[in-house]
Amino acid sequence: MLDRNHRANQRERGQLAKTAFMRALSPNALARLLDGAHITSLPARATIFREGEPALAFYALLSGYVRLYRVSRDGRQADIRICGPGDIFAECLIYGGDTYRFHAQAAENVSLARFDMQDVRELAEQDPTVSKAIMATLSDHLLSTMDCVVNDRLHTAPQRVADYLLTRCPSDNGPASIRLPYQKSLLAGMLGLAPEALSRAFSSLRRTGVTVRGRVIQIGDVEALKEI
Amino acid sequence: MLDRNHRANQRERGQLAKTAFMRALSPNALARLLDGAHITSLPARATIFREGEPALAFYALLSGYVRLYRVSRDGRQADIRICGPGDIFAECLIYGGDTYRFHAQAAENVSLARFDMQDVRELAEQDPTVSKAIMATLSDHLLSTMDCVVNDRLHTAPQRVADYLLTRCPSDNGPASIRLPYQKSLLAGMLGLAPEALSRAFSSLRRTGVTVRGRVIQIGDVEALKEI
DNA sequence: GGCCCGATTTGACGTCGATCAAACCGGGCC
DNA sequence: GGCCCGGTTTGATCGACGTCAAATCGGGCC
Repeated sequence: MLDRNHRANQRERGQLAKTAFMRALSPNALARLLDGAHITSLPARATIFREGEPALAFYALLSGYVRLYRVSRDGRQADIRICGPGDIFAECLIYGGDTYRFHAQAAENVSLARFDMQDVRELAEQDPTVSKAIMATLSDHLLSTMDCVVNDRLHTAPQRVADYLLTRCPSDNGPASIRLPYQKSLLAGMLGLAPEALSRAFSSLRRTGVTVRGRVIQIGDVEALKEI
Repeated sequence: MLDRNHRANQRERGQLAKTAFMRALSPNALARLLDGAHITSLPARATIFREGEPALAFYALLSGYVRLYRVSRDGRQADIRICGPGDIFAECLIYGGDTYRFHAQAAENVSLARFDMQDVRELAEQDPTVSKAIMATLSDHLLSTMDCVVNDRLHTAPQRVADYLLTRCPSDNGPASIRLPYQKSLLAGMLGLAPEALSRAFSSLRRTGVTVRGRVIQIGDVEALKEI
């Protein structure tokens, strides 16, 4: 694959304009933001940035998944967030400090848009729809990170998995089927589990009517899952 | 104690103006914000708001400590954040939803200022120093909540306690002494531990030169703590 | 359709921290 | 200074999850 690194073309601009972050921007702000976007493709496992590097840009994900994580002194890793298509990340540094506070790594082939923080700071200064979008995104991330803390502290592995399945479940009751959009090891990291623990959690959910075959998960009875 | 609930007087306005959130506001925005502040005193253990209630206001803490927490179906509680004097909380709902997502409870006698969300939304619309302050506060809370997730996932109880002590340690090396500003059970909740586990963590730090007497903690050698 | 390699599962084990109960302490009060 | 009570510590036990190693699976590729 050739190394792509270019300004956003029409298709990419359209894709970006539909994200939660940009949907509510004024036409003028949106255009200026997109004019500054740089598109890059990266292969699986590529590093996007490292903890401690100067934070010059934040990113929007067009396709693929990205892992935000930190590494302990003894080399163990803990995921902070998994980003999917349409997500933006490292936006907490627009007004939150000048170095990245975690590593960002492509979990698979990804395509992403890069935005200069300083440019966006100036844009936010001039256009309130930009600051509103930033505030909404920050609030959203803060709330879901709080959820993450509570989940870790309150729920066991099977409960966290059941929770996860319920949040992606289209229907409210009866049987359902879900296809994981990524590897199970990535899901394990999201839930703060070792891959083995995720596997065991799935197998303990068998008695509740959950069947796993590869990336496809069958739920016998959604109501029953809520009881876990 | 008589139930106080009044508009901010001169002393309280001065106190609020010094908080991280309000320090950088334009004089006009600051004045308008303070004009809308309502001061309340509450006794220890009082509920400030409950999860699920309509989120009409956010708060700034003048004195005392406040616990933000959620309760699981079986009644166990998990703290999300402990707020101290000068902190603001529930600001994530200014642009993040219309019901509170957790409970807020006074951990001891507190005095706090209440701000109407809708008023502040309008203020932010008109004055960019307000939205900047909100973004900075949200970023800050997001980053520290991410730290919390990582700490929970990567560190053992003694490591979390050592971390905590180091963040409040005035000096970088040699001996030091710290007085906890609140009960140990509150600290335990902050760190995601049962009180018993905190106690055991302290006693396991004795071999690293940490001595505990009531709320006073003596650190023999700060450098040594960093090695934990 | 079969092969192959990396991802996942399973098994065995150790450690950490939650829980319950009982002993202890310290700080506010008289 | 002594008393009391809520907060803290200690002890014993247990369940949950991490880790390492080995077996197995599944999905992409020819």
